[in-house]
Amino acid sequence: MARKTGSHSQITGPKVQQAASKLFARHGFAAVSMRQIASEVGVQAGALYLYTPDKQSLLFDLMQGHMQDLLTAWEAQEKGIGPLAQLEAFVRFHIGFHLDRPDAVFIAYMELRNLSEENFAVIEELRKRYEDVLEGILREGQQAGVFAVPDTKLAMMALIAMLTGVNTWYREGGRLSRDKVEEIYWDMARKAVAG
Amino acid sequence: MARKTGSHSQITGPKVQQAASKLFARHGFAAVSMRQIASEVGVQAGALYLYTPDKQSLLFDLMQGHMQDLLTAWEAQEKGIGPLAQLEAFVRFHIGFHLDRPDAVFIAYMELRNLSEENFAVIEELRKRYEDVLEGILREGQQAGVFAVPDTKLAMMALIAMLTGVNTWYREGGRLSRDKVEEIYWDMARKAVAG
DNA sequence: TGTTTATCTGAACATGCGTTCATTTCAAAG
DNA sequence: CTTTGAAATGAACGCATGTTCAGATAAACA
Repeated sequence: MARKTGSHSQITGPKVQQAASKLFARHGFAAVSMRQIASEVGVQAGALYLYTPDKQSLLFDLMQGHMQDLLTAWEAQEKGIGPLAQLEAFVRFHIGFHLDRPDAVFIAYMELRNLSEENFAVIEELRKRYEDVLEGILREGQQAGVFAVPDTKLAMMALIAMLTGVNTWYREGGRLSRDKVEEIYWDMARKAVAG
Repeated sequence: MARKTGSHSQITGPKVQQAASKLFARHGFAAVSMRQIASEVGVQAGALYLYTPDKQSLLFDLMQGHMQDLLTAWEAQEKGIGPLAQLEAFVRFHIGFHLDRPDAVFIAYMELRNLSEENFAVIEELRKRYEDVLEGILREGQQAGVFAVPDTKLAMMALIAMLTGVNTWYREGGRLSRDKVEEIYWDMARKAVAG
């Protein structure tokens, strides 16, 4: 039995990505089998290979897509003028974007070691581009005398770790609204780099 | 052939833990086989079961040991008097302790989802005990008017994420000494919660 | 209506998995 | 010098893995 009703390729393709994303985030890349992904999609394992050359590409495509979305979304973001306004924009953007995609974020941070060497290099390059955004803001603020950061690379790492950490505890419908969380984190970030 | 020279049980036991720790940290729990661990130890796979009932226990014991070491080490730590001194002690302790054990830290953060339900509950309880330490310091400082943190839980999460993040980039013999890193992070942490 | 073609099945492949266990080895105890 | 028993081997167990592919199916086109 194959292809019961209608043409499915444009439906099944995205479904495979979504199923992989969900399962990789929940159980980890290595712990998820192609048969599990197929089952989640509602298809036999062999059919997955119409949409991906192999399991590794499934992971890589998810991560690359996520990182590219991140960079694209930042470019489209209202940033304001001056280091302080830009830092606030970055803080709020980072928290919001990451809370919108918990699965993709989880995968992007946890499954780096399951990438092949070449694929890893690609993802790391994209990650570096994003980190450079924040480091640039901090450097400008430092030079303008608005921030007091003895080491922009360290401050950048510290801030990103702090902001990304929101994903580990935030739950929709919890004690605090997203806006309130953004506000509190922005307050801490601002003070942490303040002159 | 078995047991070439001398009695090995008191050597092999720790070796198994060390090999598992190293390999789990590098490749992830699910991606490491008992045969790989055995090979790292210099033994056949069957011999591992003289030292652990199963693979899951190997992971659990590593994580439980790490969390207990963490709590014990904090108790033995010089803490100083007052919220500010205690926060500084915590920041420096956290960074130092975690940089000393990169593999264990990596495992403790990445492999939670590979724990059985009961084992997960045990580790989470230990983690909560550690988080409560920092939250307690922040609460005291808030009440004493030394800190200005609108939400102690959020501030605690933000600080711990920031501090633990050091492990992702710090390399021994790099640009900055450990002491310098501790100092910069302490500066940021202090300012972030300052009144 | 008949033909084509994209989509999917289901079985098969070799390989590796966690775990068990009868057997072997050999340092130490008697 | 013999006995003992801890420590390790190595083969085996059933099962799951990623991937391939010939064949089946049904929608789209002529």
